[in-house]
Amino acid sequence: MNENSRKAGRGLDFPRPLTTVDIVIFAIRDDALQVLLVQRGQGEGEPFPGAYALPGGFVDVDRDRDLEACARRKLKDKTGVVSPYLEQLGSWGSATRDPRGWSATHAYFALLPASVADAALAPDAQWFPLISGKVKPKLAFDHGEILQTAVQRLRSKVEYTSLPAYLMPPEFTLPELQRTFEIVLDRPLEKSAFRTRMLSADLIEPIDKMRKGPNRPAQLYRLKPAKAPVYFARTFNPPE
Amino acid sequence: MNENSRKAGRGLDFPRPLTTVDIVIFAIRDDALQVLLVQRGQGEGEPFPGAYALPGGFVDVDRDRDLEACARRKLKDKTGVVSPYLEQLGSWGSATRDPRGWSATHAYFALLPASVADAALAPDAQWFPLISGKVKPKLAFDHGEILQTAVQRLRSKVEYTSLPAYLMPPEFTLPELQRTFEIVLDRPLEKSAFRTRMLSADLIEPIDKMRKGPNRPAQLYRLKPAKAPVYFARTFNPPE
DNA sequence: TGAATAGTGTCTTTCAGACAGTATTGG
DNA sequence: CCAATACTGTCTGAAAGACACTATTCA
Repeated sequence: MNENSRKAGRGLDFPRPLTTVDIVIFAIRDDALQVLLVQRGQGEGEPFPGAYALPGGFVDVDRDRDLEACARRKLKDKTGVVSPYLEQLGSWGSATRDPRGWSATHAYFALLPASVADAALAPDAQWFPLISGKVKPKLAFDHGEILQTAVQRLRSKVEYTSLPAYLMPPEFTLPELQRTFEIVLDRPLEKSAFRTRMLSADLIEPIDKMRKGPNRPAQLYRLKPAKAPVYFARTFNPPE
Repeated sequence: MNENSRKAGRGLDFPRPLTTVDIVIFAIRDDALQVLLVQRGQGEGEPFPGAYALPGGFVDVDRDRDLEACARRKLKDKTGVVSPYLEQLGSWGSATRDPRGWSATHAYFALLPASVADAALAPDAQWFPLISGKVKPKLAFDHGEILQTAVQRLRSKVEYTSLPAYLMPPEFTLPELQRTFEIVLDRPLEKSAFRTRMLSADLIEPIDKMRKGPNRPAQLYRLKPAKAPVYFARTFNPPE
């Protein structure tokens, strides 16, 4: 008799790990990639009191239909944003990551347009810029590791997808889009190759409007409606 | 007071989801991509009795230090294999995927070299070929969906990484490696481009041995020791 | 007019695609 | 020698890299 049938045999009354969902929420603010963190409470029995952590918390089996709904609920609680780009990042579970016992978290990452990043922020939430892939405060639990993974994932996907488009406001110019790519990748990109790639990707469309400035105005674009991220056949710079 | 501090306030005595780990185990057998399935028991209270499912089961908070250890334990139970390529695939959790209650599974996928795929198979485990990304029996739970995701992930990573190398026996020829890529991608690849890519990837090295046959012998290669998968700057065929 | 940024064109490089051609074995 | 498969070479094309050049605004 194997382990599972043994467990089934005595019903389901064996210990269960704690189940949580955490979200790494990115946005471009002040010309930098930033991530949203919340400060943990100081109450009795709270692990890592006062420390910063990724937004998240326990799955509520009565309110959450599934993991993604749980992630969206927490995202809305903290930011007011209803439907940004949301992707599952992975899961982290071990006996030791939470002092309260064996726990597993399902981590998501979200990309917010700059325009909505500050609209309805929860009072305990705060943006932190990423300096060379890290954030200043030491994070609670294994959230530092989760954040690292999220940054890596974002960076590597940006090499060959159009993900940063989801960080843009509804209307943007090509140079602005390029700047967003450069902020995420933390390296400069070649202008003409960038333009060629974006325009041939069938991802954005020009609108009948220009961005005025102290110099030549720039064509404004918008994301084509309901566009899934585009996958390019090559990365940007053959990473050495 | 938000939901989490409320929960913390009354301790940890709120209902917890069931937590499981499932593994999609791939190997090349009979010139096809195959996946390992187990038949579920018929005992009292067993969901999906007799149906085929991915190998997996509940996390055992006493035996499993973390999720990956749990996956490795189950992998070893079913195949005897100790350290194949193992990667996290994602997690699936909802109120309805398991009739026993709210449950979340952490899914992994593993690549087994053909040489060990049959060595120490559990009696309830069985290989099934993938026909255009699907397997014949209807799977228990949401395992059909998980399998689909695993096949997609494997295919898309094969476009720009060296993953199929982990499906090879210790010694193999370049044509054999190419055949493995072709089986996974389900399309033919160009010989010279394939060879150039593999040889310039610093991934494999020739050994002082040839594969004899009824025709010109082929150089045998082996994986360079402790090689992480290689990422290529381009995909194989610009996916139209 | 000049500064500044938007946008284009041109040349080079890299590497996959196509495919022909050579190499080396057994029968 | 022939069949069969291993392996190499050569040409082409697509897209990126580098970078110069033109365009359009405001001051």
